[in-house]
Formats: sequence, C-alpha cells, structure tokens
Amino acid sequence: MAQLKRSESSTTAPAEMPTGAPSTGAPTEKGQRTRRALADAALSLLSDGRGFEALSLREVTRRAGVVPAAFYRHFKDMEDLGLSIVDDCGRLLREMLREVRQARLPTDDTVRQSVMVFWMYVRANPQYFRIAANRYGPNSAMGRAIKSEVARFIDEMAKDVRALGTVDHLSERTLWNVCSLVVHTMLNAAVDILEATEADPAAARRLVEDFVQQVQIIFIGANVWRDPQAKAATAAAPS
Amino acid sequence: MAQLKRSESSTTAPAEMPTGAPSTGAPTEKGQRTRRALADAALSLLSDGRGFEALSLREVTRRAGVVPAAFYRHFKDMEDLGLSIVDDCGRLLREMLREVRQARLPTDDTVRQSVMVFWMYVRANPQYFRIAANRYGPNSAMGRAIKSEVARFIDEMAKDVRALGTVDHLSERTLWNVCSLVVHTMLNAAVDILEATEADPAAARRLVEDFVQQVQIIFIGANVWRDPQAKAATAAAPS
DNA sequence: GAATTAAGTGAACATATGTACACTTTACTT
DNA sequence: AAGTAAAGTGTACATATGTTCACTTAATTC
Repeated sequence: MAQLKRSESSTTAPAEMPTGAPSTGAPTEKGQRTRRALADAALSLLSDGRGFEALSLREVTRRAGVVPAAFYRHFKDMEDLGLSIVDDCGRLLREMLREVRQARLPTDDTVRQSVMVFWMYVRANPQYFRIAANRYGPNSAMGRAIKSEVARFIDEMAKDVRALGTVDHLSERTLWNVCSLVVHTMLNAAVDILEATEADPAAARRLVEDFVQQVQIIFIGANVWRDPQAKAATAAAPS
Repeated sequence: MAQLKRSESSTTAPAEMPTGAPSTGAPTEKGQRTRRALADAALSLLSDGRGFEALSLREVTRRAGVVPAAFYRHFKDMEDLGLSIVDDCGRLLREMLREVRQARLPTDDTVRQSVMVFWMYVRANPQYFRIAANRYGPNSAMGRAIKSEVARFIDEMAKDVRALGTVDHLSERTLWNVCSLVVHTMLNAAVDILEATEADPAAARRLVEDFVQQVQIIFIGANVWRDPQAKAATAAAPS
C-alpha cells in the first residue's frame, strides 16, 4: 500500500525470473544502455520545459538515436517509461535524504545545511527535479506515481525530524503536515531555481536564500505551534 | 512590466479598434458565445487531469461542437487560447482576494475565514483552479503567463497583509516570501483537494483542515520571525 | 430591404503519430 | 564455434493532427 506500485519494467534489473531458467532471460549490457538512452532522451526533452504528456514516442526514440520500433523492446508504452523515470527519481530523493540524515548538526543550522545538500543535488541532477513539475495530473499514471513517491519521501522525513527530538510536542498528523509543506515547497523551489539558474545565476542564488528562509519560518512556526488538546485554542469559527 | 502581457485576443472585448471606424469591427454576440464555448471545452478537457500541452486543437473544437477551422476565427492558435484562459483565471483570483479583503475579522481567525472563502471559490470554479497544475513549464507561454498572474496575486496579498498591521516587523522581501509560500501552498492544495473531492469528500474536508493548519503555522512562524539586522540571529553558518 | 462583414462549414493537404511484422545483427551461453 | 535469444532495423498502414481555402449562413448597418 505504502509501496509504490512498480511497473513491470523495474529500471535497473529485469526483475529476475521467478522460475529458475538461469540461462536465458538476462538482458544484455547494450540493452540496458539504450534503455537508459531512452530514459535520458525523455528527460532531456522534459528539460525543455515541456510536460511529459506532451512527449511523443517517436520524439523520444529520435533523440535516443533509435528506430521507433526499438522502443517496445524496453517499455510497453510511454506510460511505462514515465513510471520507470519516476522510479529512478525516487531513488535519488531517498539517497539525498540519507545524506542529509548523516550530516548531524546544531539544531537551527540543520535547515540551512539540509537545504545546501538539496541544492547540491538539484544542480547535479536537474532533470530529475524538473519532473517534479509533472507531479499533478491525477489521472495520469505518472502523476499518481510521483505523488506516491513524494508521500514516501515525506514519511521518511517526518521520521527523521521526529528523531531529532525537537518536535516532541507535535502530533503525528501535524508533523506530517509540516513535512509535507516543506517538501512541496522544496519541489516548487527546485523547479523555479532550475529555471532561473540558466538565465540568471545570481537570481538563482537569491531564490535559494528565499527558500531557506521559507523553511526556517515553517520550522519556527512548527516549534511554536501547540496542538489543540481539550480546549480549542486555534479554531473558534463554527463553520 | 508588472502587468501581464495580454495576448491580442483579450477575452471579454475585442480591444476596440484604435482608429475610429465605429461602425464595423464589433464582434457579434454569437461570436462571443462560441469563443467562450471553446475556452470551456478546453477547460473541461483539462479537468480530466491532463496538461494543457497535451490538448489538441481538434479535440477542443470537437468538444465545443465546432468544426476545426472555426477555431481560427477566435484564436490565433492553442497558445493564444491558453493565454486567454489564464487571463480569465487571474480575474477570478483577484475577485477572490477582494472578497477576502472585505471580510475583516479578529486577527487569528482571519486565516481560517480566508481559507473558507478560498475553498468556496475552488468548489464554485474547479476548472480554473485545476489549471494551476500547469503553472510550470517555463518555456511555454502559458506557464509564463500563469507565473506572472500568480506573482501579481502575491503582490496584492502582501499589500493586504501589510495593511493588517500585524507584520510591521517584517521586511518587504520577507513578507513577500511568506505570501509566496502561502499562495503556492494554496494552489497545491486546490489541486489536491479537487482531486480528492470527487472520490472521497471526507478526505477532501480533511485536506482543507490540513491546509488551514499549514497556513496557520506559516503565519505563526512569520510572527515570531525577526529579520536579521546587524547581528545575524538566524544564520550562523559560514557557507 | 440591400449591402457588408463576421461566424461557421466542408473538403483537402501535408505531416506526425502509434503500432505491427518480418527481418538482420549483436551479444551471451554452453 | 555453434546456437539461441535479445536488441535493433526497415517498411508499412491506419489514424490524428494543424492549417488552408473557397464557400454558405447569419447578423449588423445603412
């Protein structure tokens, strides 16, 4: 349930055959290479500021330097490709989280330091953050997959923040809410920053600073927040 | 500069001829009607959870009950249509802001009450909020237009909040940052809520509550925040 | 009511797309 | 080295798209 429903085509390995058959079935190395080429082609097209839905199969194969028919050797259809990409993206996000986790620091600096790790990842893998812009579109399988991946990310982050011991007064739901706010702000920022970074690097740095401040404000708010217990201190309106 | 660069085809009126010519040039009533039909068709297609870029001209005309060629009597191309829609959307947002402004209330309840107005608007005009999902895609004219419209919205909101007199300690930039955070959170929420509202109304209400809490936390954080003047109280890291 | 202009139609075009099939090439296994 | 299955090719077809043009219909103005 909490696990992202992975498509048949897991990205890295071909999901080893359940029945023995050890001899055949293992995909060749070149196979993996063009598979990656297709994914990269899609990502590069996505980087031109277009939505995934606006991509055509032929376009992708063209960019990958392959004939259209070859596509089907690797993916069932475009949707399958999309899911595979989202999968990779999730892996990256989780790796990033792990890195942030390792960098234990004095409390209030944690935010800025974490943002710097984030920013580093964004610059190193722009394509993967750009697809965050496709995170809506509920009826598309890709949109759903991204949402699922983001939820997972929020879950892990909530656990991490909880472990810091600085938010003991927050209920589970409130904490999750806070983390959700931070993550979505982060994804928004990633897209904006990437957009600016090519045109005006100085503006991009300013955006990063703004993002730092936003996250700091959120955490300040979270620290001060008191969950309503018994008496409703926060809500007085009847509606 | 601050004004959204409107396309040739302003939505409501045909931007009266510069030179006199008072007799001809006025578009007929039926003309306006199918023009609206086209926009509505696009909106309804958008509501299926697809991105604007994934819409085809023929699809729109089909849904509007018009032959493809008729499209060109009203819009130069799909991009033109998109800009027109964004324009309408901006009008709606500003109307919403005006309504929130009128409802002056005890300070802390302002948030909840404002959110309720917002929520009302979302339910009344789902289509227009759904297109917020298309707010990325920097290279598309539509994406840029939406961004411009959102920026305008943030500007007005910042002015309103400033007028409340509860954030005198915040610098312009910090205030703008806070409002930006709120607005983007609002747009995110709108999309999520609309998605849920059809499948599970109870979940939708919960999302609204979560959104209320997020905004409250942001404003609490903003109230506590102190802009660094001279001594840097917030940032101690060298990097 | 005739004239004029906007709005809508139908057919046609060149082009792009997704998918299928039989085929050749490449790489791995024994 | 031979055999086998995967990976890649080329061609083909049905379908969808954007745009055009000459045309009919409807509305507005004099």
